[in-house]
Amino acid sequence: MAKAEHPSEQEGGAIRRRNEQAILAAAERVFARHGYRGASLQAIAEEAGLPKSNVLYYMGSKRTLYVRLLERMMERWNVMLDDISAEDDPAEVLSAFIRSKMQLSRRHPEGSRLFASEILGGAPFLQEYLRGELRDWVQSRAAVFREWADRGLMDPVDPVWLIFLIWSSTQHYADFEAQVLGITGRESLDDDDLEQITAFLTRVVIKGCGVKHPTQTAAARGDHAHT
Amino acid sequence: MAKAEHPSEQEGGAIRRRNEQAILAAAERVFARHGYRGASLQAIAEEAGLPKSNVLYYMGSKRTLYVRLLERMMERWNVMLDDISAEDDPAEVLSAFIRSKMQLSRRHPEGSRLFASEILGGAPFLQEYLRGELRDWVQSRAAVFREWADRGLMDPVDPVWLIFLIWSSTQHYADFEAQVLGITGRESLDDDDLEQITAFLTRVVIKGCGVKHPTQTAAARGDHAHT
DNA sequence: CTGATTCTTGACCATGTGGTCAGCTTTGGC
DNA sequence: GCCAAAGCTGACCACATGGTCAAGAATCAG
Repeated sequence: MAKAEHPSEQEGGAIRRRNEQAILAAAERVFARHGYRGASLQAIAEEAGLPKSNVLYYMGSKRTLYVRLLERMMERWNVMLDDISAEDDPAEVLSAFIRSKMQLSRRHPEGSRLFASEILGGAPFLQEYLRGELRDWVQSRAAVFREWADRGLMDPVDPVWLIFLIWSSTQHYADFEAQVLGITGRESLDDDDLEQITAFLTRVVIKGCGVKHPTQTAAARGDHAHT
Repeated sequence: MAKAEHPSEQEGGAIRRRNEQAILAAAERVFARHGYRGASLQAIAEEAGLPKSNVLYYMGSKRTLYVRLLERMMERWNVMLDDISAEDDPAEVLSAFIRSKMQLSRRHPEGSRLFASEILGGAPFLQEYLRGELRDWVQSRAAVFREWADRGLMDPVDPVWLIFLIWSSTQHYADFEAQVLGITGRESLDDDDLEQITAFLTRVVIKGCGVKHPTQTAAARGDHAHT
């Protein structure tokens, strides 16, 4: 019977789940390194320690494998900064924003690079997402930032450029890792480095945008933001 | 006899120069879009309007073509901010730094993306450059920044993180152009947008790092612009 | 044990890959 | 006009590519 040919859900036996995980992890690395075109199923299969046919058996095609990886990355992305309002403390929200983006870069560097590679190539698979879901996400955050500016809690900077600033400066440490390591002469960045960078970026953004602590202007209300 | 087989210098007739230019321009676009592995000589040849054999005739191999493009990009890069000293005005230098990087992104978006793609893939061709020439460049600028901090002209931020911040936030508008356009809903960014972004980044960096105008402490020189 | 379902994989295919080469045409200095 | 040098390019090569398939192996519910 024509059941689901390539489930791609988390259904399926333990074998399927294990192999799919191995393939996804391997593919993320290879796609991140060589891009969609440049990655070969052969390389992915070797990275996963499986024959090429087995990769096709589980994933159906190169295309669907790639799309699955992108979707997984979008899910990770969407967790971030999901509920903020103009009532929150701008300094805390921006700080949490920078920190969570920084941790995303740290925890999923390959996913981050995969995403970067997709955008670099003109986002052929993500046009819709960018112009839809992500755009709405940005606009709604931008509205909050604008409200803060109106209330005098921060300088009237363009919120979209600010979001791009935070994205780019944090993602840099995943996407340009090779450059960062080459220039700093390190083998890798440890948690301490990351903490330092996070602090630096937070400081520059908050000070640079003239963010004020609401307790200084409004009544001391016990509200705080969390992400 | 065995003269230079593939000159790659600017010697050679008008025909050679014209065709090489066409090939380099085409290759830059294709490599930027698909990465080294993902780009095909066939695609490059079509983009240049020449038969594949002709591309090989001029460039010798895919590898040397790619390396030539990287070298060309490095030359463009090296022009920037070449002579600064601790005696200069930090605000002016940082402002000029941001502006020139922004213009590099604007004038050579494909070259910028080519570079990004190379780094993303682990910088297989640029390891030496990163750990040598570029590292020295960064260290020498960092020394100047540190001197400024010591003189109280700016906050004691880590100069290397600051340079990365400027690189990433400016390069973003070339590398992630597809994302920027998707989210802003534009077809392209015009000079006015770029000027706005430059002003925003300059303001955030200078204010965020607590940069002081030396005219406040040193002689009063009347030059500078708006925000 | 049995039978169905899932898993595994080498052989195979059409197409695309980077690169070579021989032979042709065009160019440019004399 | 001559002719060597430069330019041009289709045919060709060995190999890699994404994908198919059929036939066998392992798993598992009954």
